[in-house]
Amino acid sequence: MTAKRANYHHGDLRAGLVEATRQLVEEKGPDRFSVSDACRAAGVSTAAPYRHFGDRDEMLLAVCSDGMERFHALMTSAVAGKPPGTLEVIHDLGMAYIEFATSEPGVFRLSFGIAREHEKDAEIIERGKRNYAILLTQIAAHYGKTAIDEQVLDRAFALWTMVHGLSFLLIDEKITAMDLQIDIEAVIRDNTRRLLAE
Amino acid sequence: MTAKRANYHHGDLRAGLVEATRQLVEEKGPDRFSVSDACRAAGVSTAAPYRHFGDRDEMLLAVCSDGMERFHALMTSAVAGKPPGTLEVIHDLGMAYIEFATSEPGVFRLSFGIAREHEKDAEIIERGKRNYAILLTQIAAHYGKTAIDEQVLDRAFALWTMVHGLSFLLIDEKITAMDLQIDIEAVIRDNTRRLLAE
DNA sequence: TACATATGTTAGCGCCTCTAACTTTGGCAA
DNA sequence: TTGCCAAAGTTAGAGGCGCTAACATATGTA
Repeated sequence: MTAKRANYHHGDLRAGLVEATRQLVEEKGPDRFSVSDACRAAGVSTAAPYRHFGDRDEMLLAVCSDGMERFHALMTSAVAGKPPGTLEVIHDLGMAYIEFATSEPGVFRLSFGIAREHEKDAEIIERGKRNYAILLTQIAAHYGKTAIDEQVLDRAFALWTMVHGLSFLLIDEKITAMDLQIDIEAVIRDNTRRLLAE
Repeated sequence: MTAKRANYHHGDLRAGLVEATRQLVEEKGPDRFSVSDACRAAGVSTAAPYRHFGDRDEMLLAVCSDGMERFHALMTSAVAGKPPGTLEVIHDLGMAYIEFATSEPGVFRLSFGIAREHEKDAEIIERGKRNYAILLTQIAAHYGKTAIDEQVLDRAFALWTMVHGLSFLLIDEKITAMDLQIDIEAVIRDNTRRLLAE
């Protein structure tokens, strides 16, 4: 798999390593990932990454940040061109969450799971808040409000816990392990309705 | 920390290693844990564990299995002596889940998170099902049923996703990272009521 | 009491992360 | 155009880890 390279310099090794890391994180999981593997994939020596990243964790952080950008695009397109605040669009936001979690479980774990130092990274937090704001806006619209009040915050958080939990149960294969038959769309639809009711 | 030992033989090294592993998993997280660290804590050579465990993962599996036993005790005592099926007892079950997750986040991650080969371990699966059965029983009672029908399965699963998601948001510090003010008891109480309604 | 077995040790292989010191190269100033 | 500097590669190696093979010691049973 070691990509041979004509030039001494790579061109854009940083991006190459982020992509290699992303792939490996999906293949082996965030903990099984090794810097050496990423180097082999990118066709450079094992010392090369340290010109671009402080350490292994910083490589994962870059993949995480990258992933949150893709997730933002997913959420944005989930609400695009739809009447705001409807149960349908809120359902679609939930499905976008699940979609991201199941299509990129490794990156999802990095972005929404394990609290490394990620939580202290300003960029990551900002992206998280921006993504959450999309949900808050839709919930406010659902109740015909313009401001984010207590009810909006509460219900948004309830929906978040639900899709977050469902995502992890799915990617950790708890559902199959427990022999449960789950219709994801139905779960999200029914529980969204119940959590927003009254 | 290296516990010196008078005898050549340890006495009960297996248990000693499980306990050392559990502690390290809490201190450093399941991925940062190292067999060497556990050996130092138990005061044995780094080759000793392999008389009791096949590999590193098996040590973690033992900690996981152990943890599920404690979790079972927690759930059992949460329902003990209370009228079955009430919102209160179901709320208490949810709180027990959160309690376990937040008091033993490392073990919680092992038991309810990352799908290693754990999902294929018969004992782990059996303990998981036994714990889930406690919830199913209470939900059935809530609806005045004796059998576990579709509605019971659906609502139990909804509650599971909720407390599971809340647990991860808590231990991964997403709530503080997003500057949210959450009253855990209230979240569980309100959402339990909503998810069980109608 | 002797010995088989369980359970420990030491030595060491191969892999990993990360650093120090060296090399190549592209871009810019003279 | 050329010469030099900084950026971005390389090799070598220290120190740690997981795990195995070979050896050592204690324990329980014939």
